[in-house]
Amino acid sequence: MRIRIQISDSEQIEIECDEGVTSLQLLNMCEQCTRLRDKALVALANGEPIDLNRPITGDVTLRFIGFDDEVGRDVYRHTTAHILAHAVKQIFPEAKLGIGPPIENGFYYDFDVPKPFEPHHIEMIERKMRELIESDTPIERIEMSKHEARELFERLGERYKVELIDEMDEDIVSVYRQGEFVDLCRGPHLPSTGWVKAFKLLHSAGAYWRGDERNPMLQRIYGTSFPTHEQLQAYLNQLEEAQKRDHRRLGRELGLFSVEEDIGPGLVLWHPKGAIIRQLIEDMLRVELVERGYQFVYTPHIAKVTLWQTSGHLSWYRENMFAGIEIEGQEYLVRPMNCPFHILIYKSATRSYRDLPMRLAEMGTVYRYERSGTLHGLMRVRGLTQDDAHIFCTPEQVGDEIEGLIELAYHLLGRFGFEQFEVVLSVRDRSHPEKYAGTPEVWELAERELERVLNKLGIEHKRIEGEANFYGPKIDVYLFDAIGRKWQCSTIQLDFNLPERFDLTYIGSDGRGHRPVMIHRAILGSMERFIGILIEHYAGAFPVWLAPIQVSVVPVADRHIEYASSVASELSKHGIRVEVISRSDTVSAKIRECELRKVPYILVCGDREVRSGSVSVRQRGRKDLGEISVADFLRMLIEQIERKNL
RNA sequence: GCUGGUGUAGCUCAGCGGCAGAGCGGGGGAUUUGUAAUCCCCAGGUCGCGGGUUCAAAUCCCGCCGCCAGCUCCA
Repeated sequence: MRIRIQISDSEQIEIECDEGVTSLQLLNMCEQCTRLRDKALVALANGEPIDLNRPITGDVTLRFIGFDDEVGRDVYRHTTAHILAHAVKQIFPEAKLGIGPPIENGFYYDFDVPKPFEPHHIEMIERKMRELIESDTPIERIEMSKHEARELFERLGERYKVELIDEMDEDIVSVYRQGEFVDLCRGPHLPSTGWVKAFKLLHSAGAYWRGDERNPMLQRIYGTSFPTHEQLQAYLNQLEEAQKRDHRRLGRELGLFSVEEDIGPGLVLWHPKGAIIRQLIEDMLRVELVERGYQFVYTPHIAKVTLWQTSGHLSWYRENMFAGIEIEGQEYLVRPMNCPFHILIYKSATRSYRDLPMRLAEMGTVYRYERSGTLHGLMRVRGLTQDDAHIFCTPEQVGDEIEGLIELAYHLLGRFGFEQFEVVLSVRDRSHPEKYAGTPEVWELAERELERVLNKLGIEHKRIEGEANFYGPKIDVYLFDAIGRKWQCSTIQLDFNLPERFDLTYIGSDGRGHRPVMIHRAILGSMERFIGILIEHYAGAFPVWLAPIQVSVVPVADRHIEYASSVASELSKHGIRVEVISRSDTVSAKIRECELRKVPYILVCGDREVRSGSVSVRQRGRKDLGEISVADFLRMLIEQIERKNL
């Protein structure tokens, strides 16, 4: 039997060996593999991941995968999840196993237990896991017929596993065993429990079996694992860092916004400092959009029930709408979307092809009933303002419009320092044409155009079949923040349904009526979520153009307050948001306060500065940058603000 | 919405059947300070809301509301 081993991208070796040899043995046998040996967690046999201790039965090309690869990480954590389940079964033999997959930064395992886990249980389980790891129990793959596996798990009383087996198509299934613990599992796994070097259980919470709330609730334990304690610690530190950036905490500390019990969950109060940030962003947006041919409109927040019947929202969005209000025998509903209003503006006159594309924009405040458990600070609310717009255009114009929109999204998000994106194109499920509004021809054209534009712009994207809205395909843009977390942001959605329902037309060059295509789009998404993301992205330290207070002037002693005030009023005359810290305290204390409030510039004024008409500049998070004249500082500051420097 | 946790001063939290506390923040005073906390004094509470148990409830029980984590969903 001949085995080729890919040592690196450019280096390959071939060895002749007996059937039944394992990848692990090969690693130990050949000298060239020394470098691979330390990091290998799993082998890829002709691209298929297999256990290192699984016997190889035919000619094959092997690659070895470590923790630096997603596949390797998944195997490592999947095995940790099995160790978790093993420990839980030892402590709670009556626990029934759910599923236990690896996830983005760790793993979880679901258990059906009579009582939810408590913190001291989690510690007990961790201790037991450590024992299992120390025992270095071999992990063994066993293949058996579906029937045998069913009997095995039936006997063990593992009803969830039996349910999974019953739904499998394969005749042969695999089971992994470590000591007395067995689990239905596709694998692969590490060769033995001792391979797991550093892990931590993070928390537990309820989760429905298969994510369906009609099913019983299982108890899920989350954890993570790494090859070294240092890596684990680094990850834990990162979690802590994320917590420090929590926009709910920073929003309160910096006085940006609040959500009050007396008003209602998910309804945001923008305090003066948060409102300034929002206003500056909206102002920028207005300028950019007007430059690109958008026209701003204002529309009401409620409309008669009949409008929502015509738009169809009543039949497909009702569960997200607030209950109606009755006025003079007419029922009005609070709007969950702005589109019908913009449509009626479009419809208010006969439109010619010369009017298209028509781009109507609005900072549109909408209200959506979101289930209470889903609300989260600014990220998920019930009252939100979208940077919404609706573009009415001919089918032929769709491509150009989409191109403009994607460029706009990259441009605008880039101004806030977002550079890494993930783009998802959602198209229809071709096997169920009856689920969709609009003709197959117009879908075909639109999907082709979206794909073409993305390729033209060289934008890497995922294409997901069947994820389109019933009314049209869409492009969603996700962004990654400063610490690598992914957020949904821009959405660009084609709509073939509403133009139909509202019977929208334009007069073409042929003098006849035609149906326009409508594009719904939001670039920042909603002001609430976007600013929530920004708070976390900047960790509350907004760039100077957005900072609610741009400059704090710190007098060294009380006798310098007058000079400090004159500096402040000079800056203020030029539109700078400035404050004087006039309370009598040490310079250090005053500086500390400014730093905690994340003010970008601190100007210290004492005898020296008064004498020379200057200020000593301290930039946020850095030390003293030295003395500079007020005029020079102002010039530099204004330039930074105008350029919207980050 | 569901499961679990949780709710005490503006914030972070202690108190867990027997007089409502601390630190920070706030106000006042002293100090006059040179780059992340000067000192002293003071005010601040329907212990989330409603009901119950008890001689006595922040504390125990029940219901409701909010918040947190997760499931589900999404701008």
